[in-house]
Amino acid sequence: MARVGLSGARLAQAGAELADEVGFEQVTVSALARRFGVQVASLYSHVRSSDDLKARIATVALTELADQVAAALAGRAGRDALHALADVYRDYARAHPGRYAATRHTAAASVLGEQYVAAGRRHSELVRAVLRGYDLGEPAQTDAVRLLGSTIHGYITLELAGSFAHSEPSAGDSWPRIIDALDTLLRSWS
Amino acid sequence: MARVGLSGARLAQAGAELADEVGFEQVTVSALARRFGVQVASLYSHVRSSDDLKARIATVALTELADQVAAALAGRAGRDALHALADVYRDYARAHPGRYAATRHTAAASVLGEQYVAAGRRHSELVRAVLRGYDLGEPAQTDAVRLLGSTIHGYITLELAGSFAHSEPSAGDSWPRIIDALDTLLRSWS
DNA sequence: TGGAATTACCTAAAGGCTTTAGGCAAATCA
DNA sequence: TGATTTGCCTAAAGCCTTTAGGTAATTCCA
Repeated sequence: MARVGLSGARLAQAGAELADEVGFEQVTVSALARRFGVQVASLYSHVRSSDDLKARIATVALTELADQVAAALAGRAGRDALHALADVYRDYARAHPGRYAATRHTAAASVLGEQYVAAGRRHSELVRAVLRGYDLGEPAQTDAVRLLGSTIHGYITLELAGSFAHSEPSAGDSWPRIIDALDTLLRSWS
Repeated sequence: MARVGLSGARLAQAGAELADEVGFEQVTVSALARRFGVQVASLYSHVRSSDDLKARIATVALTELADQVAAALAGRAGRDALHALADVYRDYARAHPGRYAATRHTAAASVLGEQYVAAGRRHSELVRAVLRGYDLGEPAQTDAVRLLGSTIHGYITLELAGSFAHSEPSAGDSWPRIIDALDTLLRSWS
């Protein structure tokens, strides 16, 4: 019986690819086993449960996305940084819809590891770093974090769901104008 | 064999209630049959498939929500209308998380009926009605529809997921300030 | 009003996903 | 090279979906 070389990390990685192909919700332990040409039960040595697998995929995605945000933000500030931040999220979601969906997968905290929490914290910090380019005290800064997160995530979700598909202007045209509007808003936040 | 009085409409209604109790993703034909004290197969006379059931629940929720928005908007304009619109969405999502999730459930267009499409159109029109209180041409108005939809939906999603739970200020305090910020933004949209 | 037609719900069964238990063989290590 | 660990396997139970075909309750209407 040839060994394929399964491991928690490889399963999470392959699971992320599978999610992009068939959708995060359609990722199953069975489908992943099929992809490795292996019996389903074999995966349970590396993954505690289906939820555990999904949590691992979420962690892979959230971490990868934080890396990309950090890279895009290097050397930028103000409006420039805001656009870079927003674009990374949107581009990532379009390139990797399954992984993006995974990042928004809220599982029972029990299966979410510390890596997941750490990646989540990195995202918060990166958004706050962008906001340093604007002059906000508290609680305005927290409000602004929530506004940015909501608008960016909301737009991406609706666009991915096809809500903007059948009308003019294209989703890609509205996007920079909306981010610019947020920039203006942050600049004059009372 | 006593008849329980099943029908497509009753199943959709009961399914909506079930969704609020256990979460939209956890709604299954089996669970619904159990709730009616009836064999699973019996439901398939009234509902084409599990996806069909979910689409019906989505339609119930989307329609109900449009009714509430329309009622709340009556006699209001400008900032007042914007807050009313936003609050109805948020309050509905908090009161009926399962139904709200259902409204965001994008199924294969094949199972989504015309009622669903009609309810979706009503929502668009209601948002545009609110925007009539601001002075926007095209494409600014469409951008604004997308901005409002994204921010409101994004905020609700993140709040429901618990993203705002463990920090100050409370999610309920940020909300009106964010909506006010959007009002300011719309007023001065370039 | 009583028989015919319709309709509501049932049993049976096949196929898929999850998860646990226990086993053999391949890799690793002394 | 023998002992141990570990990777993958078979088997099986439980739950969900969906289809096929049957029986009984209701409705229709002559």
